[in-house]
Amino acid sequence: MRLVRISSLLSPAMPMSPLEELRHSGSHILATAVLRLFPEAKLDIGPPTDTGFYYDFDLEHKFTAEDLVKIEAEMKKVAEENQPFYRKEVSREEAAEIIRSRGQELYKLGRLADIPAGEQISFYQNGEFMDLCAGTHVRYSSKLKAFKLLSIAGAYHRGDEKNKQLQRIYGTAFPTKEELAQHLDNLEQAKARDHRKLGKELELFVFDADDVGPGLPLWLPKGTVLIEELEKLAKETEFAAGYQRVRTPHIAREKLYLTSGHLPYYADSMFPPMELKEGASAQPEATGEKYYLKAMNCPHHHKLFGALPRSYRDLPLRLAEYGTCYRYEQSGELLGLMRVRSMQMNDAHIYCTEEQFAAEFRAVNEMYLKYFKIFGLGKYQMRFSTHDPAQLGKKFVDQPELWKKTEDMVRRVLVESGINFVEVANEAAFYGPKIDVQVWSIIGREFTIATNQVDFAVPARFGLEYVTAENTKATPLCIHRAPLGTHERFIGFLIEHFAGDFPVWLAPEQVRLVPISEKQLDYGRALRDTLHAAGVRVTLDEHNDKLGAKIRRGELDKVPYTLVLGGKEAEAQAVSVRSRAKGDEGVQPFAHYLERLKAEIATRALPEKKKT
RNA sequence: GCCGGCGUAGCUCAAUGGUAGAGCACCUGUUUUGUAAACAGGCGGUUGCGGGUUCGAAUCCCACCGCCGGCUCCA
Repeated sequence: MRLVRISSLLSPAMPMSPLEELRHSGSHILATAVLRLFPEAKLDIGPPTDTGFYYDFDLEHKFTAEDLVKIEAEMKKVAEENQPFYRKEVSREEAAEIIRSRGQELYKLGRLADIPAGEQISFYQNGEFMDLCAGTHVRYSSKLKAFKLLSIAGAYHRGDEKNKQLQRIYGTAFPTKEELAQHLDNLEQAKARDHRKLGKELELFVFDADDVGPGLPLWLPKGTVLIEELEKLAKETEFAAGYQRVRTPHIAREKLYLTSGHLPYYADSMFPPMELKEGASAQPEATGEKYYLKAMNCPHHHKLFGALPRSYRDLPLRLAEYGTCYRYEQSGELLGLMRVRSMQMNDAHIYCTEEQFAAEFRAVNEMYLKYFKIFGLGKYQMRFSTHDPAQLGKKFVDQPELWKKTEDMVRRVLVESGINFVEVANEAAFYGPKIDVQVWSIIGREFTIATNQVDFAVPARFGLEYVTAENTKATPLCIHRAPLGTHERFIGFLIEHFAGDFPVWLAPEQVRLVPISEKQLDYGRALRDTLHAAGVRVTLDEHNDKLGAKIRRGELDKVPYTLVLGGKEAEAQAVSVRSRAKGDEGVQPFAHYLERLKAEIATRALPEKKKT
């Protein structure tokens, strides 16, 4: 066995950043402490993460919140013991022997087997603890000064739900106590932006899991404004881009999804079928025919393409519909508006020739970027998902040449458009490659906010054809695209993105009129009627309260503009403008304010940075 | 779906086996208000649902439903 001091290492297998090293060592120190308190615990793995670290344990005893406190205290002791970390490079046989001697063969031997032949196998040791580990680590356990254990969670061994579920302890660590405190404070503040909390406070939507059902949001009037403004934007944008709107029912016969090929792939995430029983009184002719709630709009749209004879002159044909779809998501996966069971897709299907594909695909990507600019959305990641040849015929349709061809086309468009993207294998749709746009919710969870997919398989299954210029028949390619994803998720995301401080064009209530006393009520009513007639969403605060209380209500309701109306203003046909961004802006003529407001709405201006 | 935690008034939370309570919101009255909370009174709960233990259950036990933190999955 070769024993090396860390300081003398020239090139550890996978050098980590100093922060990753600290957190990685945090997870080893966590395991050290757990084994002291629960020697029978079996270890799996404990890597650093973007925000901290975790370690997975298999243990009969269920960790409790009190255990976390004790473990954290023990970790503190380990840190204070100032244990040096040692790296030991060993042979495969020696490694297995070490694992057995420590009674950790249950998971560690499997982890050892994962290490490819020829790669250096190493252990890291601190104090009495030793773990199979590529490294790297801090030099002394005392480096771990600012850390905190955060939560206990179940996690499947190797992330596979067929495997045993282990207990995962999450924690975080920072170089300094100040940074840790800042991080914990950020977590607290993130909770205030959580769309579930704001949705309730701002009266945007509700869930009634008992009577309506889990994952089925009910939109209150204020939330409905958000959806409809979003749709208005989408309709304008798509009209300009040559899309045509269509409408299709929410249900369809089983046959439609057998034709599309969705049922074998998606049956589990569809609501169970409605079955019309033979002899049922209302439907005497029914003979066990099944109807499904639609989980996607494409089969219906394919039917619309096929409904009329199509020529190459009709292409590209762009059919748009914000159709409501229903997916039976597993109960544990529901999350506010981000993951629901009824959703409106910002959907359209573009049927085109191979020659037209690049331009169409590119135009769709540009539409994404245009939307993201309007919303000031800067932090996202484009993910290009391709197929895995090993899964052909299982997860992906078995047409290897078409996969290659379309994936090459997509990659070329992305590169030519200069779009930054990451490529991930084995994540494509079953009918073709796709581009997803990933964003992160305020609580750090990753979501696909938009998607753009190529379909080279399903149009053929529907027998879709067009007549070419040479008077032959050809099958169109189909682009499925939803730049605003589903309106539920997009709005959930926007609520967090803006922290409820929506741009004026989106704000459910754009202007709040606040008379100082009863004496200005008539003036207030007149302004309200004028603004309303101008298409502005306005309310008049008629409560019998002091001005401060009314202002406060306006702030809490996150209304962009509060107009204070006193005697002077009524006299001069003026308003005292208080904006959410700048606070008290002083008195100005009402006509002047109205013009400014209309312009701000018409240009869909982003909110100005809020003063602190 | 799985592991763990939690379900009390519209909201935020008290009440650890002995009469369910507070603040805010809402309604009424007084006050007539100048840029983030005037004062007083009133309304409001079979403690998620169903069983069980007990003289007695919000509280203890069981099952179900839901929510939350993760895992898995996904727009």
